[in-house]
Amino acid sequence: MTQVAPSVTVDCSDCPIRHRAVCARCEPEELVNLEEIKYYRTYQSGSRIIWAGDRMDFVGSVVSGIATLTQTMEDGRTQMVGLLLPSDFVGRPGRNGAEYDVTATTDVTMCCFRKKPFETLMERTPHIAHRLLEMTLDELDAAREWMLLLGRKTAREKIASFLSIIARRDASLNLRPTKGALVFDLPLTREAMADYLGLTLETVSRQISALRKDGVIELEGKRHVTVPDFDRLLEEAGDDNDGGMLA
Amino acid sequence: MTQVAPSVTVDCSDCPIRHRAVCARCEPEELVNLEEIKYYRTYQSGSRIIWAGDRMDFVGSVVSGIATLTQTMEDGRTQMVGLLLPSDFVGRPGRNGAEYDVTATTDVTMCCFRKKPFETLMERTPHIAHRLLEMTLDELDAAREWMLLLGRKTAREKIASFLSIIARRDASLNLRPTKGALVFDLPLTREAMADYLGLTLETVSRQISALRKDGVIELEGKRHVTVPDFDRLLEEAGDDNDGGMLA
DNA sequence: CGAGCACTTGATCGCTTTCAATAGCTGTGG
DNA sequence: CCACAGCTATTGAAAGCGATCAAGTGCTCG
Repeated sequence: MTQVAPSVTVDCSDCPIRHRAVCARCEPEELVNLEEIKYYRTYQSGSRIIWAGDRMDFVGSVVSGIATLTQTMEDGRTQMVGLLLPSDFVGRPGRNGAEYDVTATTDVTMCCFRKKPFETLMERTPHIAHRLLEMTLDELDAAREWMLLLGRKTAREKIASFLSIIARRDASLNLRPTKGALVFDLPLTREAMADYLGLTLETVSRQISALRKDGVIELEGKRHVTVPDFDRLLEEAGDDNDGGMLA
Repeated sequence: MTQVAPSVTVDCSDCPIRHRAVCARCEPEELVNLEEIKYYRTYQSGSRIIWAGDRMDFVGSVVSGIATLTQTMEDGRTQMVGLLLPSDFVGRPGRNGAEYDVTATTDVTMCCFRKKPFETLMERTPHIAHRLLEMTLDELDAAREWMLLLGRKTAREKIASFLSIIARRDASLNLRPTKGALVFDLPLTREAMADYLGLTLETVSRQISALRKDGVIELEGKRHVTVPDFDRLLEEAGDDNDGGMLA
């Protein structure tokens, strides 16, 4: 199977995603109820966490690692429709079948809940339902931004947008000073980036090279990126960049 | 202003979207609370209901008519990110600013709630919060299907997909017998379809002509469509079509 | 050292866009 | 009633961008 090794169960109050995951709004006494039904599972990099069309018997949160949500057409064309980072929620309460493939792109640890108990718990714990609504609305916003990228941006803009998304996300997780150059690692292969952006892997490679030649980014190895001027990157991404800085 | 004429207030129990909108799960006594804070507004075809970036002072449901959610880049490229039909919800509780432009593409009647009272009512009415979560999850699924279309489908497949979406939606609203040929009207101009599909209006026009020449659809005027063979249309759309018919 | 994999780069192809002209329809005003 | 403006839609020709096909590089691991 895809499962690697049973992890040590962590106390919720020590959990690294305690304040961002679906349980973020829970009171200590509510956490106790979640503790009772939770269990950890780990997946190897590259393994499938969920198969589209399969029965879903659990929902859960990504605790560590990165996973992707993808859709595939009969002839093999695939489109990524979600990039799951620590604290992101997997699965849909109230539905039995999985709609998308979920794949671990690094080793992944999940905090899982059997679906039925989670659903009943959600019904008597508004803090969970409320947080899930909030997270789902955020995901919907992200999906709509993504739709603009897929429908209207050029290959170069797509790459620049992706880099800025990763950079921003990395900065918010690691709380590095955004002073000066941004530095981060690409969490995806060229092929996975292509599936994210609706491009081919060749075009991804070419546009990354082009941005490097033009001095928008610097590369060390294949994955390690330095952004000397973030505003320049945002310009390349075609995003509204006048974000109310001054009055 | 964009507002047309004050509509007569309708009793919730007589409302055409009573069982599909955000109030669908409410008990009669809960409806009373909604009645107290609701008001109707109507908008002329073509008028802007909400401007991206503006303060949102209300949320609400589309009662009749069709509206679009769009995003526009600085240079004018626009991408539709939502198509709002009767019963669809507009606005996001817990956020003050609007993220997208909302435009009426036909005359539209909205059932509105001032945001603050709605939020407090939602807190003590789990039926509303639960229904809103359900609707948001549905929208997220639709957005992800849309992302596959934008990222990976050809122009011809995009048109065929759009037609099948409209056909299906029309069938579910009007409850016509799906027996034999499907007949419906396109709710959007060629340009709006282009913004939906991430194409130019010329390409939309060309592909519609091509599908007509190939007998996949028949056209009467610019908007009235007949689909003689729905399975054929689904093939053209590139969608998984083997939807578990037999064992 | 060779196999396998991720990635890069080159050359060509073709689909969608762009630019442009035209048709059809509706409403307005002489 | 007809002419004309304005809008939506269609169609043609040419251009361009990203896909496809193909070769080669560099790295890791057995």
